[in-house]
Amino acid sequence: MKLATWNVNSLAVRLPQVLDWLAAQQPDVLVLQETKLTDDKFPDAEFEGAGWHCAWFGQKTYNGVALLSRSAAADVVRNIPGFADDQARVIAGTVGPLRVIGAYMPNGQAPGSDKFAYKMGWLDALRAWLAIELRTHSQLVLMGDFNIAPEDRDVHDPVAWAGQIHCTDEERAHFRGLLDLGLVDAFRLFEQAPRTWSWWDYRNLAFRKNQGLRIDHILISQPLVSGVTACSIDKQPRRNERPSDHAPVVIHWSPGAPAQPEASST
DNA sequence: ATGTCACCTGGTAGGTGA
Repeated sequence: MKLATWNVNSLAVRLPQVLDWLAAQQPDVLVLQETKLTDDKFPDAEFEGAGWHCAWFGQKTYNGVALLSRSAAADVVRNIPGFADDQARVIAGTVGPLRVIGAYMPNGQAPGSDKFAYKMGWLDALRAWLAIELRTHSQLVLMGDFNIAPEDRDVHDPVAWAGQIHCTDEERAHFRGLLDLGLVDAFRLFEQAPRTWSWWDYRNLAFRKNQGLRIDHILISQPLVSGVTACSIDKQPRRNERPSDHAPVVIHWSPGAPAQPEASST
């Protein structure tokens, strides 16, 4: 199976690019963030016409998430159960053997701000919910825009970004808290080119200068690790005309081959 | 260079969020 996550920064603007990317890449699952569409405006007909099942959860102007899949998702959940949130940030569903959670985690704006406090509370709630989800879904994928650069090697200029939003110790502790649940950063299972990012600011010619952050992630539960054959960031859509500021992250996974009968020697 | 983009309200711009 091939799964991917992409913050599209307005699906109204990026729909043609998403349809093109789906057609070219043929993933089994794609989760989207920042659709910025109310539910009545979601372009489900366009996706379904191209052969994709959709589940979506949006709001006006900001946020908004979606789960696209070749086979329909079951047991769809919108936002974190039991966590009162007026922002549309999570969509989860079961696709084949996998529990898939797509998330648009809060940006946090700046340390010390109200939005930063919201981000911390949101991440607490996410972790508590994931602990419960993992009890019933051993094969789980959490992917999306985390708005956290986990380590200095995920930052183009760690000195300039030290203590800044996406790079604070508090945010990084939350990221490690997710790993402590038994989740694994799939990107780091493989050797990667240095200075590989998933987001580049629109300003300052950041993409041309490759000044970015790795803040979009795919975390997988332990039982999936042995079946992962690749995880990469697809920079190509960032080269489009009118691109999103984020690039998709892609993972390939297949269930382990059944154990072979032991060949008898002697 | 606070240098871009998307969306809103209420406009032929300014504010917010990222």
